[in-house]
Amino acid sequence: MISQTAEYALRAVVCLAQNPDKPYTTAEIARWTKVPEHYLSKVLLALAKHEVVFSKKGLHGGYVLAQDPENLPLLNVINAVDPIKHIKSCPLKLKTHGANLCRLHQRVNESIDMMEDLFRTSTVALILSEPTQSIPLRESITQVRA
Amino acid sequence: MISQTAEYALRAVVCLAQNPDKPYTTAEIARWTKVPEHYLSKVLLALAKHEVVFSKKGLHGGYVLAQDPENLPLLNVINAVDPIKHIKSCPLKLKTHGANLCRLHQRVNESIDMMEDLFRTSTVALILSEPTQSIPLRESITQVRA
DNA sequence: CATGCAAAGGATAAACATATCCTTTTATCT
DNA sequence: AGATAAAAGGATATGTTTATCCTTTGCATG
Repeated sequence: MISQTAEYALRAVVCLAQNPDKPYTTAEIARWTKVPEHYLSKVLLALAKHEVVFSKKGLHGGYVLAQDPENLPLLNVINAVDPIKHIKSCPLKLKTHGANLCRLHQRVNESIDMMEDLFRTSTVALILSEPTQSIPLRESITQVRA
Repeated sequence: MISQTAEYALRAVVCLAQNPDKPYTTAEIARWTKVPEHYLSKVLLALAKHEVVFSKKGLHGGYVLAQDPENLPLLNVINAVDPIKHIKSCPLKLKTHGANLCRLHQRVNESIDMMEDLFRTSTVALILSEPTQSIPLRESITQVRA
C-alpha cells in the first residue's frame, strides 16, 4: 500500500545506513537497491530537500544520511517522497459531515493511522539491527539447513 | 492508502446496504455516493463479477447486495475491485532472500497485514450500526450544539 | 584555473489509474 | 411483438505515477 517511490526511498536510506559515513553516488545506490538509476536521482532529490539525506556534489561527493539511523523513523522517509494523507473531512463533501467523519471514513482513516504509527515507530536502525536470515539489500551467504 | 476505486466500491456497497431489498440503478447509486456515474458502472461490474452484489437488467432492475451485511467484510469489497497484495518474496529478487523477507520488507508487509486485518474484521453492518454524528452518505440533520 | 566528477533540474516518454462516451445485450411491461 | 429500462461491454480520453534522457550547476583535485 505504499507507493513504488516510497519503497525506493526506503531502500536507498537503508543502503546509506549501512555505512553512514561513506558518501554513495546515485549510481552506487542504484546498483545496491536495484532501483532505476535515473528515477532514483529524483527520489534522492526529494530526500535531500526534506533533509533526510545530505548531498555533496563533485568528486568524492554523493549522498549521506542526514539523520542518525536511531532517530530516523521510516515514516520520515516515506513522507519525504510520498506523504501519507489522512482523511480529515468528508470525501463526499457533505456539508453536515465536514470534519465529523462517518463510520466508513473513520474506519478507512483508522487503517491509515495504523500504518502511520507502524512506520513512525520503526526506525532505520531497527531494520538493520534485528538480524534475520535475510540482510536488507544483500545476497547473504546464510544457508538454511535441511 | 486504498485506491479511489476501492473507496468508490465501499460507498456503493454502503449505499446498497441501507436498503438491502431495493434494487438501485447505477444512476441512483452515483447520486447518493457522488461517484462519477460511468466510472461507477465499471466498479459495480467488478463487484458483480466477484459476487459482492447481484445485478438485474431491465426495468426495475439494478444492483442488490449479494451478501448479508453482517457477513460482508469491507475487505471483500476492496479485494473485488483492487486486491490487497502482500509482499511474498523479495522485491529485489535477491536469490538468497526469496520468501525470507528482510526486516525492511517484513515491516512493510506488516503494515499491509494490519490494514487487511482491520478491513477483514469490519463488516458493512458494523459501519451502519454504530451511530455517530455523521451517517454514511447522508446529509444528516444532526446539529452540533455550541 | 582547467578538468572531471557528481548532483540538480528540465523535458519527454511509457505505463497505469481514473473518467467519459457509445453500442450491445437482456429483462420488463404493455 | 414493440417499446423502454437498465446492465454489460468496448473504445477512447484525461491524469498521475513511474521511468528515461539530456543539460546545467557546483565541487574537488591537479
